[in-house]
Amino acid sequence: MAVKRAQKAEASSQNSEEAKANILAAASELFLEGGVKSLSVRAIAARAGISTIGIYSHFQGKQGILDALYIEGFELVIDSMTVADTSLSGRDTIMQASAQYLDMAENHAAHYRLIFGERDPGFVPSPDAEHVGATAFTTMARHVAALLPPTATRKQKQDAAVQTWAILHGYVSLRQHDVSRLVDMSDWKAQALRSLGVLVDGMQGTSVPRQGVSVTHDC
Amino acid sequence: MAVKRAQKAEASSQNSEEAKANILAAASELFLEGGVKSLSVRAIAARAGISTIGIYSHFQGKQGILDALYIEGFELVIDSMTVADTSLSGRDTIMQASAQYLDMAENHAAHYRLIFGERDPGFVPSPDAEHVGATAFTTMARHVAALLPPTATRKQKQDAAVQTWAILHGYVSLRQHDVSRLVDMSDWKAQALRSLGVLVDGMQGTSVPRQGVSVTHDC
DNA sequence: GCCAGAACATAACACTGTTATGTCAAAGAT
DNA sequence: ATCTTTGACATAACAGTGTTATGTTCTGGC
Repeated sequence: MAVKRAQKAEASSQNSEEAKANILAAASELFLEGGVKSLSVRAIAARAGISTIGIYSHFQGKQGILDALYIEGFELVIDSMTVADTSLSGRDTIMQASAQYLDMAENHAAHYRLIFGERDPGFVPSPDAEHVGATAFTTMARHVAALLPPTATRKQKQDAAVQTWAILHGYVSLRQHDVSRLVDMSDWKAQALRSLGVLVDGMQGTSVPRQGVSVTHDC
Repeated sequence: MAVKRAQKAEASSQNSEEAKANILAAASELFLEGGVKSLSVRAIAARAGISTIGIYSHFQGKQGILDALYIEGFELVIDSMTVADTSLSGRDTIMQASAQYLDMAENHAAHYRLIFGERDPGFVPSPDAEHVGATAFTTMARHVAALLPPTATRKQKQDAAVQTWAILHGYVSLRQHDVSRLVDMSDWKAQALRSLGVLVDGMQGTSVPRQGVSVTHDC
């Protein structure tokens, strides 16, 4: 019988969805103000103007809140990687998407840390959240695949995408770490893009890089 | 007067140091078993066979415990980056140190996550802990600096060190993330070293890389 | 009208880090 | 030798956390 009610639930879901959006907005605010450590169930409920139990009625407790913010963060990632200008070359498309990625990481540091770094101990993303993460990776992989020759295998394309993401995320993560205060990283985004350029050019070079350690230039 | 007592404190420090080591061992065990989320003051005290207040007598509460583990982690990093064989070339030295770094990240995933990722919300490393982190970076910077021409500026050497660490850490961090389950990253360490090789060769190339986006091979 | 079911509130439970209070032994000062 | 201080230790408490059991209100379908 609960199945039949589900359709009715949608009818009265204007209020419910509104409440959910309300809670999520309150959680987002608190999250941006002070990170995960100031994200308490009671604080969210208080700011949303409801009782603590409301978090458990509309979400599955704190896990649900974190999950929603996790998805929010990955949607920011996806947005940052879509480039409108279709007239660009494959290489310039990647560079443009990467520049936007770095800007996003800088402007939404809290969300970035939530999905990649400082996360509540014991939090595991839900299947839905992981799906959004997969979409983000697919977007990246599509950009990179357009750069490789059509003869490239699926694994080669994936490896190239991982390589691209690794250098970008490496710079972002290092930048957010304490050690970054030791050195001058004021131009870190330009540095990251320069490093990415070197790697991208390496991808487009000899189709299959050799396994060995010593890679000598054939100049 | 408390200053005079400090010397006596060392005389009776056999017990005190012993207790500190005991507590730290218990904390390390719990940490390796279940990460930061199973690191509670009471659990540590129980395993060390003392009362909870002991954590506050010998350390400064949980912050002190996390700090000690943080330092422990960075000492693992430093150890991993020292290479004994001095007969290697500059390039091979970096590759060797990096391989050891990746192995360390794999074998001590918990410590790595503590210093670079999943850390307790609100935890800030102490000055001592940051000093150890700085030492780790210096070690890396020294390896990379040996590779550049002596005419390289201090900033160029630092940038090269950051670049090296970014690609290594990028792969490690991506590997530890949930999205890594989407793709085959079984050979991630070889991939990381290959990417690093490309970047290192780029460093040794034309002394000052151009700012522009398009880097054409002069072959 | 009636009643299932959702939303809500109050209060409690079990846990967390931290600290106030008190006890006890050891070491320096008189 | 006695007094005093200092540190380690234990018990208990406090304020906070996520979560849930219980009770209440309200709405929508029969």
